[in-house]
Amino acid sequence: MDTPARKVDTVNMLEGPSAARRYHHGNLRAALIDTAVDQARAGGADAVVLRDAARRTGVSHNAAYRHFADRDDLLAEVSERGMAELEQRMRDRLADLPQDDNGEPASARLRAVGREYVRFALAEPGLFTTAFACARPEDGAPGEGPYGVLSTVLDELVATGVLPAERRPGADVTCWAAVHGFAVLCLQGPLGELAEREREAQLDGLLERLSRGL
Amino acid sequence: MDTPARKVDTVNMLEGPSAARRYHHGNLRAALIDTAVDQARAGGADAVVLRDAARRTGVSHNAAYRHFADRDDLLAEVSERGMAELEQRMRDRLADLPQDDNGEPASARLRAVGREYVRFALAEPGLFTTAFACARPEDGAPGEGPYGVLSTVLDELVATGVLPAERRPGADVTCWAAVHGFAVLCLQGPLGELAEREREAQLDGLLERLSRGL
DNA sequence: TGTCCATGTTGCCGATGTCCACATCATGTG
DNA sequence: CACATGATGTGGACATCGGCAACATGGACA
Repeated sequence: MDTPARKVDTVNMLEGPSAARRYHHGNLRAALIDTAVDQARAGGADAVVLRDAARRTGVSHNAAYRHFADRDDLLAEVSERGMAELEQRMRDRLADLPQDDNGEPASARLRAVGREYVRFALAEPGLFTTAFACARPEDGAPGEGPYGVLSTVLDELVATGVLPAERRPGADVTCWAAVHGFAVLCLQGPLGELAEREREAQLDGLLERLSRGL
Repeated sequence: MDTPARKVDTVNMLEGPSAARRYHHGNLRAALIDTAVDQARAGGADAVVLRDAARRTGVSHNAAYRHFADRDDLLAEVSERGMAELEQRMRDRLADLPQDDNGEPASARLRAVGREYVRFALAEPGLFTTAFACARPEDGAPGEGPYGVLSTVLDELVATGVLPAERRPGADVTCWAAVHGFAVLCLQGPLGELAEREREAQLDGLLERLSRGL
């Protein structure tokens, strides 16, 4: 938000404490991640450049190495942010929908979550791809992240009797794969040239087949 | 822009070792692509490095610029090779299966194609990701490539009466998205840590749900 | 034979990731 | 209250890479 108005190189000298103290404590790490997220938004993982991030943050390169082991470490942080934002959007979308006990809203919620997943991928392609391309291996928390949201909705389907309990195992992976694949193919595959209308129709078809096959 | 009548475009690399003393005719372009494909196999698109490719091919860097506009151009060539190899594997797999007129083999062929798709992605992750990450926009030939193979099999399903004709439109996108998403999630998502046995089971479940929902 | 163009080479530039030595600042201990 | 100490930021240096430019060479064709 606040642009680094003083990009003077000789800040190390005695200066007004209000200006120079800014990045000298605490917030550099967060500021660098913010900048890196912006870079990822603009151009994907390849656009996340350590030196440029430091420059834009108003700090010398190498300052980043006090907070991140290397570039991959920063990328992993961006990935976590991306995942969190995706999850939040899905949760927000769910919060807009009624959660009754009958089956109809339950499957509507599943479709809405899937649609929101794709919508996020298309709205934030750089952040989306970075989120998945640079995820840390240990970030596979079972109930967390976008996967957790999907699992919750599928559990609702079982609770409302729409989905037989014996078919619940594996349903999450199938749903996730279908929706994720559609998003990826839209971003980098031949589905990228689809007009929005056609894309929406294809997504509708996918979601319908998906629920039918669950 | 102006391509002045390339004389020796095709390769004469099977000319014997005597002709391979110098790269002064014909095969440099193909040799560079070969090396780049090896790089992609080993480490994905990021591992495709122009200078290193030229070095390994026994040629100075910048020699590559006589055959490729820039790195992205080389990458696109690698992508085409990857797509071709994926398509070939799918076709080979299909050739092993009987193509009767009754429905059972038809859906078996669909499952086999999907399994082969994932198998290739897991066996050649670098080439697979490069194939999709660096595809040229104009390479969306409708009946060609892996997509064409899938379409053919789906047409068989219609011909054998397994799939109602009115449900044929869009079925290709759904199938492709599901299988592609599964592959991608295995490669870079949380599905990567699945044991092979579990992964196979999940893929079986996905294929089953997929056919059921078609 | 001699010219011309395709192909390959060396040189160079700017940018990047990463390591190293040094400067600075806050803090706690004598 | 001075001083050592660890955390944090700075500048310099190195290797590598993508890409442009000028130069060299060798074959094809007049």
